[in-house]
Amino acid sequence: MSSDPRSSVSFLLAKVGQVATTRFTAKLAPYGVKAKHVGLLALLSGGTRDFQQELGRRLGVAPSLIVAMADELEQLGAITRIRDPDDRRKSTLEVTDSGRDLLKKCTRALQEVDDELLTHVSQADREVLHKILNPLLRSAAEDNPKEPRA
Amino acid sequence: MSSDPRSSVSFLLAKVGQVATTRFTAKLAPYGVKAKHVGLLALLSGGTRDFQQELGRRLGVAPSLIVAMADELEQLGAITRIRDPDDRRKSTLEVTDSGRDLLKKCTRALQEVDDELLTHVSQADREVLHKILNPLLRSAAEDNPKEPRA
DNA sequence: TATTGTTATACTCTATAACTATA
DNA sequence: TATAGTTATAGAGTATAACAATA
Repeated sequence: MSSDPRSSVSFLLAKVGQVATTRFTAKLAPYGVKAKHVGLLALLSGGTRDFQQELGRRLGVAPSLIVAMADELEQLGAITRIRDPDDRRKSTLEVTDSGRDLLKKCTRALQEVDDELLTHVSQADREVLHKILNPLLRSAAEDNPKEPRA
Repeated sequence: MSSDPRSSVSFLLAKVGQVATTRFTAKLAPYGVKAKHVGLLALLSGGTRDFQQELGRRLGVAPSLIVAMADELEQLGAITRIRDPDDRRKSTLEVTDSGRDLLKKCTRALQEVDDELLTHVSQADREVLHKILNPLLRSAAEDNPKEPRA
């Protein structure tokens, strides 16, 4: 029935999203990272030279969280902080070889989560999901600058 | 590229889910409730006679959270606690007229969120989303009893 | 002794605000 | 004085564990 709030698509999306989060948090645990770290690592791996403040803006999180994530990734040897010689207040984050390796492992782990979560979803439907959700996320980010735009 | 973890469907679902949550948390705020309250209210509104422990199991949350939600809904006048005369340890939660009215308002609010979030998604695609996500949530709950099954 | 609801406590997550170092 | 990164603090959210009433 359409009068049930639980039939709202966004309600459904929220619940499914929570399940997905729980699943890949568990799957990533052996590597000592959470989803947010993978998001940052993937962004950095694209060759970004943004400094930390800008990274925060792009990921839609507070600068202090970037610091925390960078600390953790640095401790894992996945990144190194590099001070800008021209302005020593700024620093960029560089992915190490070990970090690239970690990223690959996490990527495989996430693909496993996809396979497990979407067991009963056909390949065609997975592509449809992708085609719908990706632009949805982008348009949502445009509406509200606080949402991640990277 | 398929080697980007951010292209994982579950990664995408998690992010979209977070956006959806943020959106309708804001939309529901004027009514003094959050999404979880609406979920409980909708479940109760279906005529459930389950006592609190069982509600917790069905929603996949701790009993103490049921207590907190019941407290809040009771304060809003949306439900009343009814002690089971046969076993006074147990109690069921009954939706009041005011609660039914609140539920209707929340349902409308969620439909508004759908419309806003899915502005650029065609009606056909919305139905596809629904058809994919609903069974996905059910099968996920079967896999893992800790996930909501109601 | 076992179970229901409840309360107390602790933990996770993340943002805001205060601080430091550079500019 | 202003800005980047950092650290300290606080708030939301929820689970676990202790507790009281009832069985």
